[in-house]
Amino acid sequence: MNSCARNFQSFLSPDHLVSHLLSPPPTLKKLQQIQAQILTNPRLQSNPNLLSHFISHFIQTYNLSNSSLLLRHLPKPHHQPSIWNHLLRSSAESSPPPGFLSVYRAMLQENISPDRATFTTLLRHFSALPNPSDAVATLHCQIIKLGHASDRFLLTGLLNLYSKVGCLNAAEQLFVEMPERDVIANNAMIAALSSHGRIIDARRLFESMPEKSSASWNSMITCYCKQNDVRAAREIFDRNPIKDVVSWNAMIDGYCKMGQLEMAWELFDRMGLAKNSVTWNTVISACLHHREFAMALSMFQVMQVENVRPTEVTMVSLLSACAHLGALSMGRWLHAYIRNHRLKIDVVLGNALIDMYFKCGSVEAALQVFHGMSMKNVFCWNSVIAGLGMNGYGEQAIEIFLEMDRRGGFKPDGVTFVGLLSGCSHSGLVSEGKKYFSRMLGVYGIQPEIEHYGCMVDLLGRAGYVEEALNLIETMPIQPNSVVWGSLLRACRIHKDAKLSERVTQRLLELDPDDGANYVFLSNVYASSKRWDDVERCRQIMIERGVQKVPGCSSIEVNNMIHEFVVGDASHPQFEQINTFLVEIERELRKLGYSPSTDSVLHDIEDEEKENAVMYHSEKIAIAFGLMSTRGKEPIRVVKNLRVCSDCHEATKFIAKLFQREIIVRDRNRFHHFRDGTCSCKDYW
DNA sequence: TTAGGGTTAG
Repeated sequence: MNSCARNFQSFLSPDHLVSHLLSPPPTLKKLQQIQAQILTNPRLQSNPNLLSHFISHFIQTYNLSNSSLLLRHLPKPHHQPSIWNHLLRSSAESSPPPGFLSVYRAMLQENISPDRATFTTLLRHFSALPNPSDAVATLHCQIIKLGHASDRFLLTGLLNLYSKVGCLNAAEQLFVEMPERDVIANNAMIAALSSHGRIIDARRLFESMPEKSSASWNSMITCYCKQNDVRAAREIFDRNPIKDVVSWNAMIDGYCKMGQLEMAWELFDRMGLAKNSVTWNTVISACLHHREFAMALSMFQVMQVENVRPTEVTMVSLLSACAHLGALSMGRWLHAYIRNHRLKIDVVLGNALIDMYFKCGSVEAALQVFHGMSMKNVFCWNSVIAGLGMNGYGEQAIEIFLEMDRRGGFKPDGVTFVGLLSGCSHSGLVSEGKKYFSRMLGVYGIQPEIEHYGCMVDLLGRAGYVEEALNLIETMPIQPNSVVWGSLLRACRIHKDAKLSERVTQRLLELDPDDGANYVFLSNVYASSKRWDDVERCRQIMIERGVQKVPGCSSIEVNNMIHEFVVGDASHPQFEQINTFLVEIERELRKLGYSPSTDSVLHDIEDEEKENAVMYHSEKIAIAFGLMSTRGKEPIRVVKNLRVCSDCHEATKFIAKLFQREIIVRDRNRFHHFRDGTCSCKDYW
């Protein structure tokens, strides 16, 4: 026994080794030790569970695409198709797309003849391959060649796959040539036609079917819903004599997607059958799409009262609601639930966790989830890059981007660069931002879109290169939108370029006359040069056009309850105590050297009469409430719908020092982590 | 076979 193997003597059982291969992902050294163990122990070689886990990590670690290399380094499993099928399935599920092909090639090289189970696995995963349509045609030939030409199950699978990879013609031909077309094959063809928009043909096939299963009916409901024709869907639904839970769910989802929520709720209340998890997932996800995040979470409570088990899909939606609300403790609770109930953290659920933690300002937890995932996709990388950026870790965002690039296998896309460039912008990394912007097209072949130009204008303008930003806007090949002009305007304000401000604002008001924020911007420009008449004129225009300014609103989670504070709203039951406490805080802050900056009061056209308005900005109220209702060292976390004003920013730095508490504020665009008198944004925001 | 899920510039 060599020394590597000896280190692992205490872990000789296959289960122990498997647990070593699970989380966290094994280091190269550990993988080699386990490999040595397996190679010297025949008992381990016959354990399919261990081998499949080992092989999937092996493929990932060595980035294998070539089966001879795989075979040279691996123990020979028994020559049973079942073990190979196991390996194939686990590698398809745990490593990025082309990976499982190495196992398949190795299997063929070993003269193991693929069987029905092998093809079932391949059919399930071939759509994820690069150039899937060619790959599917090859697979089709192999299935025929190996004598499965009359296997209805495999042929229907092929039909679905052809449709999924965009080859509807091949799917139709296969359907016509099928020796016998049962209900399942007919249903598959309806789904294929429907997903390619061939509704009339789908309907014709449906009506011609001698025997219809409930899925036939349901396929037609889904088909019309996908076309946004809920009336036709409802007709089928009403005609359907064998309505099952799927019929109701499909119909409810159709109404939700069309925004006809009353109809959806009516069916939801009326459905006599037991609601299943999909029913709940459908309505929870509808809440999300209508930005009713708190409602999504309360639907979950009802779901639990009704004893319906949440699934991975439920968790993804709920985590997304937490991300929007900044509800960290609920998010943590969900994460614990996922662990305790052993829900499978796949790329989607993992990504939802990463996103939730970042959007709740919990950078370490987000990174921990990311590094613990055995399979990642471009969404996960993008979430990490954007998440680091919005939390002020621009350098780390670049590092992760470079790591993604080095590893290969994950091609950065447009979203990657939005995250990367905005991260550079938040951290003031001008030359890096310029570098990656130019590499987008030059190196990665990604055409910059309006969002990328937006990031660059923000990056340049905020750093003081206002002329260069303007020049970029004037020369960019896409029509600049209000966001782009808005970034420039903000830059003008920071760098006190009143003349350009006015010009930009006029442009902005033409583009987006209904956005109250633009008028506030303009008014701020005037106020900063003390042009009170113009400020007044601006207010008049707003009144005439009926434009409203969005009120500032901050929320904070205390004891699993979300408390919302809207500026000027005194309805919170503890409003009086909070006020008294705020006055006390201010007194203490002044002793530390803080003096309120009334800049933003002058700029606030609605509240300018109130001298003490800054003291009542919603984030200060939320922070005060957080301080009086919690003990200990846990950071105070506040989510604000607008950007933090400069006075609140200054005051919060002092508050963090005074109370020795970390205060994390998520504003409209980014995070501020206040610690001991400083902010992570380095006052650059 | 049919229903439900994730990242994106100010």
